[in-house]
Amino acid sequence: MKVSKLFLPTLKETPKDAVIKSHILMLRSGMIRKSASGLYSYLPLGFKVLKKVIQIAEEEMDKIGAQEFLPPILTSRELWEETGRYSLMGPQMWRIKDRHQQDFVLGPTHEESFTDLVRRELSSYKQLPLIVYQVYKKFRDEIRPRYGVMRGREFTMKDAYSYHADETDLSKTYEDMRKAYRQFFKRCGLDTVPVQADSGSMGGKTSEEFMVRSHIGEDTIIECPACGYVANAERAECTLDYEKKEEAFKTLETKDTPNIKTIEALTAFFQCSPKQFIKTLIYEALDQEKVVVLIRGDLEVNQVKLTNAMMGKEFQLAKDETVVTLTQAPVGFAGPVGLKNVKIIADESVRYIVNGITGANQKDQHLVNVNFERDFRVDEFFNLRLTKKGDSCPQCKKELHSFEGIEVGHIFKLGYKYTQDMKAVFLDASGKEQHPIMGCYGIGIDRTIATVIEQNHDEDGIIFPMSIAPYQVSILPLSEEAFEPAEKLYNELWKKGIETLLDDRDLRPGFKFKDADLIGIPIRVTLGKKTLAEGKAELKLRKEKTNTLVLLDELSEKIEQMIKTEMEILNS
RNA sequence: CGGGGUAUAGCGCAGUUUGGUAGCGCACUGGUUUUGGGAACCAGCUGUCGGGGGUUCGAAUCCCUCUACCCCGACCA
Repeated sequence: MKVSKLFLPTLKETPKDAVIKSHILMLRSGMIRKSASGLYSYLPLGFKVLKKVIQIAEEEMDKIGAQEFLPPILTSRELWEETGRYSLMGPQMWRIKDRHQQDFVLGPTHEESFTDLVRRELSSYKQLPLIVYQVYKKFRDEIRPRYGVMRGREFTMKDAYSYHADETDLSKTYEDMRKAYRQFFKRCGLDTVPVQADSGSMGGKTSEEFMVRSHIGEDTIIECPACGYVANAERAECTLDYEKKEEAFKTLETKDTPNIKTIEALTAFFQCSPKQFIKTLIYEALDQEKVVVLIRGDLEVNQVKLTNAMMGKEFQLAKDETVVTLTQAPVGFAGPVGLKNVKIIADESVRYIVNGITGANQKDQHLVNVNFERDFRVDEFFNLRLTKKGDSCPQCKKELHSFEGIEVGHIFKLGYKYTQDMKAVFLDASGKEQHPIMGCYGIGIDRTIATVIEQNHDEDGIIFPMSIAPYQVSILPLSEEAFEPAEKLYNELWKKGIETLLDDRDLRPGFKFKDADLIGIPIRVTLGKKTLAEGKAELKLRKEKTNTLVLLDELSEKIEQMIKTEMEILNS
């Protein structure tokens, strides 16, 4: 491709909407442009990268026997109702109506779609295992899209689903996937950390996330440097070392706490530890169901554990009006004592609080010496505590650390949820009807690209790994006499199948250098007056500072060798 | 959804306090000179000042309203 003909709107200045490096660089290099919040168009350069990443994903999937499908983007409401997810899923599910007022969903994930497809054709164990996948758009109306394609509302995902006659077979595919994923990320030039995670509303058990360490990561990963325990904070456990104080129950009293609402302010007011407080949180689901959650004042509720405790139903903190209606008091004064007509659940920590402090369900008042059973009821106890840095390791009891990470891939053992709910069956060897057991496996394609850029850039721009670079070579003729040898090299390289850019624009050298660095093509060939006089050109890797002078005749072979070497490192 | 902010040329911004009919840099078009790290000069083009309503002789500027986008939070009780 000749740059003069390429739609490549590079930007010299940083667009004001972008905050993180990958977003800034993807905009500046002309890879993407924004259409609306969380919605992006890929321009030719970006699309080339996207296609390369997809290609690698497809190769790795095909290698382990997965087969690619292309289902529709729209899915009917009925499908989602079969598994209960039409009501279980929160507002992130994009719901639309057709002209007949029929409800449809722009798929946020495709367990139902594929299981529906599979159950129609599945009859015998001889058809199993079956591994299916697609690389296509997903729609999630995110609460807050941000960071460019890192968290968009419409994005490309490689999602695979597997169906098995038994759990042993599922485990085998799960292992294959785990290896395929490592290989995929390696080939894209990413170092990933495998992390135990929670499968949330997907409804599974075993799962593993592929995380990339990054400060802009939206996930917190808990790790134990002592014994190697690693888990997503959403799933991480910690040693529960609650002890009940040997203290007699004191008389329940009401205290005036004018305008003192937060745990922090209350701690200062009462001159006691935050552990003395029974924090009372009111949650509400999409269908208005409410639940009151109690937890010790110094702890936080793990949203995923809460979802699991509520049988997979998603709850969010209730709106202020809801809190006011339920507690008859402004926000900040909620407590479990005297609450009626609502389910109350509590974290295990609450059992051990003696003579605790909590809101009085009246403006500017708190209750002291509150005790479980004597003063309030709890319908059910769960472990709802969010594990944090500083808690003790569930395995070795040493102190836990944490780091931020970007989730680029996720594999799950799903179990029977979807095949049971959707009545997918096959006949086993003994002629008995059975549900297949399922696995599901996702890779965020856009996010993978953003993460690669996040980890591979310098002050001048992107440094693409050879495997996913939009072009492998960029030729920069800097003077009049350089154009002819440049074009010759350009043709030679294309003959070898090497994707090459020729910057044939009538621009000053500095401009060409800046653009080449910005878009991050791995190999740069510079043809200038001085070196040309010696019959040589300058060869440089984007990721390295130094360059070498190479005879014109040897260029194409040298370049071919360089690409081979780079690709071998990524593929090994 | 709560809080904060922004909206003026393709991009980045000034102008809004104090109302007087829109500007700077980059980009773009033509020309001359340049040519190894985003050139210089000359001459140009480019705007429903986010939308609607109001006040006023007159609104980018003041008032009301709507919308879009960004940031923080939404695990505060």
